Formats: sequence, C-alpha cells, structure tokens
Amino acid sequence: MAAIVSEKLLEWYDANARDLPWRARPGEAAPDPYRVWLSEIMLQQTTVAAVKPYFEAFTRRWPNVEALATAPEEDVMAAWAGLGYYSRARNLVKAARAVAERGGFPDTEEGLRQLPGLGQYTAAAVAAIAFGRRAVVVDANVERVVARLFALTEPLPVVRKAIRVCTESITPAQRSGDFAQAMMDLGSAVCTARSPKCLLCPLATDCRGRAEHDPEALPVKAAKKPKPTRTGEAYWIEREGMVWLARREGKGMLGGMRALPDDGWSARTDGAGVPLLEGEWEGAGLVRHSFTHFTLELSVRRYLGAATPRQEGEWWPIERLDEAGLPTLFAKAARLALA
DNA sequence: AAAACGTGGGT
DNA sequence: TACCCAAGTTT
Repeated sequence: MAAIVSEKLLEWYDANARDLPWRARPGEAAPDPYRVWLSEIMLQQTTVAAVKPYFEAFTRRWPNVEALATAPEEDVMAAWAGLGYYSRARNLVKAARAVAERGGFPDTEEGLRQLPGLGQYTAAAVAAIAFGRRAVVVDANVERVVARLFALTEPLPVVRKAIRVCTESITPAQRSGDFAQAMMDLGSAVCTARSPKCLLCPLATDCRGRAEHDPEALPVKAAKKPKPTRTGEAYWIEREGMVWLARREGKGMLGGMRALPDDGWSARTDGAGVPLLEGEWEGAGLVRHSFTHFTLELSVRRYLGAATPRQEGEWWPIERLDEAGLPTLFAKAARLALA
C-alpha cells in the first residue's frame, strides 16, 4: 500500500503542483537551497498568500545567502514587518551569517537542524526539497492527511508519534522532496481542514478515514484555552513632520521591532496608562488587535504638548513611515493617529 | 512540556 | 462577530 500511495500522489503532483516562486524554475533540476530555506522560514505558521510578496521583496533585495548575511539586522527586521513571528527574522540573519561563514548550506537534515530557526520540520523539508535527501517531513498538512489516510483517531498532540511512523511508512526513497510538497499541496487544496474535497482526492480509495470515519473530524484536537483581553495605550508624538519611534526589547512580543512608545502592556498585564510625557493628550481612537494568545485593546493618544521624550528613540519622517518597519499593531495605531 | 510568539483570510 | 487555521520553533 505504501508504494501505491506515494506513486499515486506523485502522479497527482506532476499534474497539479502549484507554481510557486520558490520551487524549481522550468529547466532547473533542483531548486536553489537559499530560496527553499527562505521560503520555508517564511511559511512557518504563515499562509502562501501572505508569504509571496515578502519572498519576492527579499529575493530581489538579497538574491543569495551571502547578500543576506551582510545585511544589517535592522534592515531585515524592517523588511519582515507585517509577516509576524519576528524571532524568525532575527534567526534568519544569524543562520545566513553561519551559512556564509561555512561556505554554503549544510546538505543533511542533521546539519541543517543546527541552524537557528530550523526545527525538525524545516530541517527535513530543506534536506528533502533542496538536497534530494529522503526525510520524513511532517507539517500541519501532513498531520491532517495522514491522520485521515490511516484513520488515526487519538487526539493531538498524543497522536504525533503515530503520525510520524505512518508518514515514514509512505515516504519514498526517490523524490522525497516532491512527495513532501505533494502532501502539502494536497492538504492545502483537497484534504482541507474543513469540507475536504474527497471526490477530487487521488488517495480516496486508500483512505481509511473516509471509509471508516468522518474525515473532516480528523485529526482530533485538544480544546483551546480562552484568550484574555488586555488593555494598553500607545502614544503618537509628532513634531515638524516627524514622529517619535521607539525600538522594542530584543526578545518577547514584537521583539527588536520599531514601535510607537506605549504604556507597558503585555500578554500578562494591562498597560499602566501613564503617558511618557507630562502635558495634554487627546484620544485618537482604539485599535483592537488579536494575537495568538491574547487580544489587545490599544488606546491611541496624540500628544498636544511640546516636550521631548527622554527615552530611547528616534524622530522618523512621517511621509516615510511605511519604511520604518512597524509591526501591524502599530501600523494600525499610526493609521488612526494620522486619520 | 506547556506556553509564548503575529497576522490575515476563510467560514 | 468570533473562531479556526496556516509549510513551527524556542524555552
């Protein structure tokens, strides 16, 4: 059954593979490891549609790993703004420098795993896709396809071990990278989380989930925790066409990113509500922004006084605010302040 | 090992 | 609107 499944899937992939900018171009035998790595980092917990413009911008500006390795971290962080999970950008620079230093990407799963930002999934994916290594590639798509194909009804995360074993059993020795991408394309377009299109599925006749269960109900997931709501304030301080921007601490929420100064809100606590300057303020509106583990109600306040902040920060020209690399939360706040 | 970590799109 | 989900990693 294993060989049959991989053959059917690869045949489906040959006819239905998505045309994505990080895949091998026509005439190329193998894709560029730099582009594969960059795309895989960007795609962590992030949709293809969101990644595409960032991938285009990054590869135009930094065409190879050496170029990225010599880029100032600040520039890379700003270019990443809006994509989320900003530790990825910091690790991206670290990894690029390590790769440039050693003269190229490691070409094995174990070697790749040593680079910052590459966990079990990404190391396996790059090894398989860029270097033709046989590797067991398990992402959320594969989890879903395999849980259904093998009718694995134990809940996540307990079922992960069984999913890995089953995935290993159907991973072919040849074209393991194409197999992985085929599984992901299938999960994305056919074996979807909701309303799977079993009538279009090349594996429908092999699927125990379809024969024995409701495939849509697999994999079973644990209940989610409730998401708290926090409140905070952000401050718009403007002078002569410039706005005062801070830079956030290296780690933690939006770490290392430029930002509007704020009152110290976090996932755990509300902000103190104490403006960083004495004087008059006016309300500019409220931003409601939902993160993975909490929702923030951010009150934006505009400064009416003339004092200068004593905190770390910089005056930034407002007409070039889009180049500051503000995370989406603060881009929304800035939009309100300028409205 | 559970929690932290962003954002945008789909339903 | 509210919730779910997405090519996960790190601590």
